This record gives sequence, C-alpha cells and structure tokens, in this order.
Amino acid sequence: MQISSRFTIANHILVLLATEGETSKQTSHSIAASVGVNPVIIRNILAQLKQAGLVVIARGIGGAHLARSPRTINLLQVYQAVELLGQQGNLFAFHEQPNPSCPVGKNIHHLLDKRLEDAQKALENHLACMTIADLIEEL
Amino acid sequence: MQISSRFTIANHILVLLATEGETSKQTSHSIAASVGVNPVIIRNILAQLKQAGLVVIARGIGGAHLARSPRTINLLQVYQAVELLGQQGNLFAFHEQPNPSCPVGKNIHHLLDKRLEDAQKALENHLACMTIADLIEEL
DNA sequence: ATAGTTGTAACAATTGACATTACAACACCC
DNA sequence: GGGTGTTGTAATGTCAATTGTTACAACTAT
Repeated sequence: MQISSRFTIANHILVLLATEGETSKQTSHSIAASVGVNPVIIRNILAQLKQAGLVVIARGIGGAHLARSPRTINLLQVYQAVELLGQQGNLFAFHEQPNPSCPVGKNIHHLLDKRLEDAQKALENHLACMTIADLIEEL
Repeated sequence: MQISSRFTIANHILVLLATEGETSKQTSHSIAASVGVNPVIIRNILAQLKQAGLVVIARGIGGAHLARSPRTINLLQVYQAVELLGQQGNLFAFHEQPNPSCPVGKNIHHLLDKRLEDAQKALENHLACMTIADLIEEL
C-alpha cells in the first residue's frame, strides 16, 4: 500500500504559499489549478494543515498563508498533519489475532513491534531533516 | 495509508517455518491457525514468498519449508516480496497532473522525487539490517 | 483410487482515495 | 444592506486494495 498523494499535494501547497503567497492571493481554486486536482481536495488538505498550525486561512475573503517561516516547517510535520495512520500512528498494520497457544503466535507481536517502530522512526527522522525552505532553495 | 498486514503475516510465517518447519509439517491450514487468518490468505502470501525464492512449497503432499538459512533472509526481502507498491516500487504516491505552466507545478515532481526516494531508502536500509534469524534469537 | 494439499478463481464486505455537486457560513465592498 | 467570492462541510459516486470465504481443478503420496 502506498502513502497517499495528499502528502505530495500538501508539500506542493506549502511551497506555493511560501513562494507566491505574499504577491498574490492563493485560494483553493487557484491552488487546485496548479496542483491539478479538485478545489475541495485542496480545502480538505488545507484544513489539516491549519489544524497542525502550519497555515492560516482567511475565511470569507479567502486566501491561505503560511503560519510560520518555511525554515521551521519540516516534511515530517507535513506528513503527520496529512497522513491518517492507525490509532497509534503506526505505519505498519498488524494481524490482530495471532494464536496465543502457539509459541510463535504468542510472541510475534512483541518481537516485531519495536523493530518496526524503529524502521518507521528511520523514515520519519529522514523526513524531519528536510524543510519547505530546502525545497524552495533548490527551485 | 498503512502498509498492509501481509508483511507481518509473512514474517510470522517465516519464523514459524524456521522454528518448527523441520519437526512438523506446516500446511496452509496449520499456519492459518497460528496466524489467525483464512488459509487462502496464507496460500497467497506463501505464493509471493515462493516467487521471491524465500520458501519452497511441496504441492500435493503439502507443507512449506524455508529455501535458505534464516540468517540470509532479511526483512527488506520479505517486505518487497509481499508488498505491492507503485510501478517503480515507490512508497510515496504522487499527484500526477501538476500544472506545467506554474513554476511550482513544473518543478515539484523533480524537487520531491529524489528526497522521497532517499527517505524510502532509509526505511529499507533499516529493514535490511534485520534478519529472520534475529527474530528467532530473541524468541 | 483415495485423501489431503496447493493453486486459483470468483465473490462479497469493508475501507480509503479522490472527484464532484451542493449549500450554508462568512467577510469584504459598493 | 445586498451582492460577490470564498471557505467549511456534507452527501454521493467511482475506483482500487484489503481481507474473508467458498469452490474446485491439479497434484502427489499412500
């Protein structure tokens, strides 16, 4: 299963706000034209970014802006704002009914939990090292 | 989006084959009883592991065995055997119609591709460091 | 030949992604 | 205050993947 495109769309939005947010009004409609999806998709993702404190949205008059400097927004924050994982935020799903009367079934959860968590952290640490500002610099 | 439980089930199966595969016949039915899912699910995952060269399956008489030493099977191989990602094996899905007449839309794909690939590699390298034998040792 | 097993196909239920339409709530401007 | 443009959100639809289940042909040892 792939990680949904909401993540790349969210990054697209944030780069857009950072580079052109001051010079022209960025509405869900105009952003949607740049991203290539339906404006409602943009509004929903913007709502998630707002809830994470990454953007502010002007209701009525319209337009979204970054809530902070692009230097202080890293891709892990974007990822976590936008990606719905399991209840505990786990990347890996688990089979939930291993047989407790089997020596393997009884311990498999315990064996894998910490290791998969570590692997997930390796991914997240990598994402945390990249900021929106890094993306803009290379643009 | 979470990574499907096929991955943890596959690890469960391989640990089972490594620890009890020599002393008792492991059929899709008996494995299913330990994992807690339908035997057909087990057969499908076993078929993927077989295609990856990790197990051999005795048709007719039944029973599955490891094709190699547990020491030489790492979790990345299991992951790639079992998890269907996009065409290029990408963990991250991308929005496919960014507007090429927008400076951000034109470059966003190029900007993110390498970075997301690196993040994916960080996850995969971590998985590659763990083998089935490591799991058994802790059991 | 029989019995147990694998390999698949078919079908259903559930879930999430993404698209689209519709409309109420809101804020500016004349 | 009314008109206009925008956001917030619900409802609906389509599509794909996951997981469960039944069914049956192909296969192999006894």
